[in-house]
Amino acid sequence: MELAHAKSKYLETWGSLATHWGINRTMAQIHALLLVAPEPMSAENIMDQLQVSRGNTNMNLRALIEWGIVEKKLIPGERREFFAAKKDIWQLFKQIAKERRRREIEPVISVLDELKTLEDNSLEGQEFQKIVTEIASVTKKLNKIVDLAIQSDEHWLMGKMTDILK
Amino acid sequence: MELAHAKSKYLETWGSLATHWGINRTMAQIHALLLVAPEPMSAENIMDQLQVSRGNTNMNLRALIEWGIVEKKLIPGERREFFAAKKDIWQLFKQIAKERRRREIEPVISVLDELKTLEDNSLEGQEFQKIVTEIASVTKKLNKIVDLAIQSDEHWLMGKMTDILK
DNA sequence: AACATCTTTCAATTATTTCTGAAAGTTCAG
DNA sequence: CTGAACTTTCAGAAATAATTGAAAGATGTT
Repeated sequence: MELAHAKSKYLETWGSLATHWGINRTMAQIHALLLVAPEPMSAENIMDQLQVSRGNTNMNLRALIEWGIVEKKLIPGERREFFAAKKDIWQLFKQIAKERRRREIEPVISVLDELKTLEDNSLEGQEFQKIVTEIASVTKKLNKIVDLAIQSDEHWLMGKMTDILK
Repeated sequence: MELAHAKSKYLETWGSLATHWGINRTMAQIHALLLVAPEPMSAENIMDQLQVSRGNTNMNLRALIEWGIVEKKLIPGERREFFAAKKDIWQLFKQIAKERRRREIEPVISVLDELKTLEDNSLEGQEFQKIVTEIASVTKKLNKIVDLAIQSDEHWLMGKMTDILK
């Protein structure tokens, strides 16, 4: 397989994975493109390679920067901006986990904790409260697991896992 | 807060979380509804409570059964079918992780492994190969972490985590 | 075999999300 | 200050995803 073909398969695969996880295709593809770019890229260049509009490119680049996984790079003597993805993959996954947790999981935990305070003695009310309490409890436990992973160095964590399984 | 209000807040929160994770609102809400239902529910009943069509209800119920997180319950003497969510929340998260991994992550790993075989000595080709290899490697490591969680009993895992952090 | 009850399917519709591109905004060199 | 080079915004258009509802398919009952 030659590079061009491999690259387009990679971009396509990544884009379609993203849509299954609530991320838009273009954002995923811009990020994927920057990940394998040996040099920072200009917006113009990204537009060309992915065949998307200037507006779309700009908006998604900003979103990627918001997520903390892409950086602006100023190149001396150049007027326009260049962009590069942070290339540490373990760090990348940790950053995504961190942000999704902050944006999506933590607000849900707040709501659940609020709902636990319900007072209602009907059968349905009791079942409701029981399940909500349990969802909150398990969610918090998963949160802890993610925490451990987020704070860990890759090698340390894998080592510990091997220990556990012995 | 009274039950009806709490329940609708719960359904709404859960539905909106789901859409951020690539799951449609109705599917999430049907599941959420069944989770807090003290008894199995009929399709009719679900339609009423969520105000969705028969077709939609049927399709999403089938999808939930496919995911292995909802079951058909036959009630003696009743002609129609009833549905109930499996209520073990830890098991629920494990099942979701298992299915998403099988459906979405594993195919991506296959593609990445295929792309690693690229032979191209250009700078771009080398960078491409390096990053793809690293993505594959980190993805597999995360896979192992998920594996550990999937195979674990909740209490055992939390105990081990506490040990690790000591 | 005709009917009643319940389930499934799927083409058409509706809702939601994403994308475009032109206009407005910014920055800076001359 | 002016204009060229670049970036941002956002209303409308296009693409995608979800939903409806009526018809067809099951399944049992009399």
